[in-house]
Amino acid sequence: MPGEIALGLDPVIVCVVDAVPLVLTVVDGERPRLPAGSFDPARDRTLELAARRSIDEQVGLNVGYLEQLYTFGDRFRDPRETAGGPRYVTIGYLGLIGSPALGGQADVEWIDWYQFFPWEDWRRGRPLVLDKNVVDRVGAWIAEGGTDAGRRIRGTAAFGLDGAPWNDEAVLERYEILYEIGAVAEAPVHRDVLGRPMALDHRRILATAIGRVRAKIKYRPVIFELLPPSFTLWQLQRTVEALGGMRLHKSNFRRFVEDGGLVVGTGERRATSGRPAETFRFRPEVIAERPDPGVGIR
Amino acid sequence: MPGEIALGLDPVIVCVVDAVPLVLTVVDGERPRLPAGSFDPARDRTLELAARRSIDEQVGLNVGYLEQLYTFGDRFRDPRETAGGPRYVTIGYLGLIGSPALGGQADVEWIDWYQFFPWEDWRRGRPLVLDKNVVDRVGAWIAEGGTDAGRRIRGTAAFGLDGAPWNDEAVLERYEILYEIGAVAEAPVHRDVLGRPMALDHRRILATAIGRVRAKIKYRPVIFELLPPSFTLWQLQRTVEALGGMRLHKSNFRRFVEDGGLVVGTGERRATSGRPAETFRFRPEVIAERPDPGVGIR
DNA sequence: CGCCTTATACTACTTTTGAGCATAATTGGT
DNA sequence: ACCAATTATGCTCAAAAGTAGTATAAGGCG
Repeated sequence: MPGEIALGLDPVIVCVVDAVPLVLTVVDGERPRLPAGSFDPARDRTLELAARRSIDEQVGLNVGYLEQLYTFGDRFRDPRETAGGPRYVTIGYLGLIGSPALGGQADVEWIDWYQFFPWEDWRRGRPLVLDKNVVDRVGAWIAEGGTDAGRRIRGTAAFGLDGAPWNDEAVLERYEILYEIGAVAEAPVHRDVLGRPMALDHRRILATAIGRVRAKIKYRPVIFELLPPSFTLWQLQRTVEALGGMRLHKSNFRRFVEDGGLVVGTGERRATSGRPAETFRFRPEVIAERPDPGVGIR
Repeated sequence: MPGEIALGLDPVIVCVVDAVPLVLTVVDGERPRLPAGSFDPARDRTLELAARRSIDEQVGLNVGYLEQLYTFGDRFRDPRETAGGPRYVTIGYLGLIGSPALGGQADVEWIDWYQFFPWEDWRRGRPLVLDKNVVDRVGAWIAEGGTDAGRRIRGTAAFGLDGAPWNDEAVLERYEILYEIGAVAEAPVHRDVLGRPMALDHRRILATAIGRVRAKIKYRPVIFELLPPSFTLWQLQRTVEALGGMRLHKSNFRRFVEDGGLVVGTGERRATSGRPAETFRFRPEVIAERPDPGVGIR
């Protein structure tokens, strides 16, 4: 007779406002947490519907796009776990929403996700925290591994050491290495911690979400879930850059999305502080035309 | 007080023998099923460890590579579910293994996964079943949708209609459309069904696994989990082709993996029925050199 | 030896990507 | 009215990557 399971739902709800990627949190204690819910099989026919209802009940929000991320079930991942009690397993979800309108709960807050992962934002150049606090410690961790080639390759690839390229999608891998070397406050033993901590393993779930969304925008047109129906190309680019934490080449980005058939001009123009910009809308037919219709550009 | 949860584990264990992609099944009834286990929190510290132990106990197999796929929890996905009873939630896993050695259970069987998905194998040209049975029915389903542009784009993209390219990774999407139109035996209402059915929703889980592994080999070097430590380039290519269900251009494939630093020659040669081939081994350093070290080639 | 088979090398061409510069259309100040 | 600043948009060019072949090499076998 297997022990008891408590199945939770942990949604990472993302919105981008003025090139700042925001994640929806509940701040009712020391550390922000995700607006978690629990799955009651008597009420919901599917896990996704349960997640949607839980989000609606918790924060009064109707997310358009929602996808399952990963299921977390390590022992003691939730401090409520006791010797004879249930295991707290939780399913992470990624939700995307176009505007940060909320139901009005007091303790709900949108937070810039780079507060939790300052080393992930390369838009204003290489993050200072890397050379100040990360590179040396990862190097020490590699050296400490001695002949462990796996550890060397892992660390080098994750943090772009020795000239290795930075992989914007390896968010979880980096977080896990930092956890392993005690550089985040969630680790059982830690010092000189980086980034703002979250409750439980929620920063790990957020890392999973960021990695997923960074990968996904490159081959699925999910970026448009975060934008109004019509937008300028600069708005689109800034949103992509916000998620990816990197700058893109303007003309090449335009060429990619326009010639690639991802967007189509509306003919209307919008005032800027310079030449007015044409507005565009997503062109859904591209899904059937290209194998990977996303904004996959370096 | 939420209802009870029974948490299962459904591993899709894959092995490629002579260019045939095999999946490990239990055949003890009408329909093959995955070698499922159940998660007992009292015994296992993590979900992955539970999956590994379950696989070992069920089929006496030690998989090297194992990754979580997706968590399935729809109401009535498991026929054991009753009105007052628990919801049977299960976590799918993908396991890769180099050789089909087994512990010796009688009802365990390796089955060519294209028996379950005959429309996914394009190695000997376009699968006949597509034009015989699929294209018309998907077309009818689209027409039936009337002005529903979503359905048209979805069907066109998934099955490569109207000249759209075939996307080898959209295995689950195709299965789900076939389920929706009643072209698979697992659908509640069906006729003229395609492919061999599996128990419960196991064919859906297998579709998820095939899609995942087809995507994954393009950006992670997981293909080597399915090969011995040293292999010829033709062996490597045939294994990739088996998973992807498509043929690759031989010289270009060689150039890609060799010049790309994914493999390195051992200097040894192996007899073939023609000129002997050099053997190669995986070169792990590539992980730190290239952003997406996989066999991503058309 | 000549022929078959498979491995490996090389070439020509096309497409995509990366980086930079040029021009266009506004606003706001003088 | 004109100029400078600002942002949008268009264009070019070289490098890199991908596509599709053909040519040659090295074995086995009659």
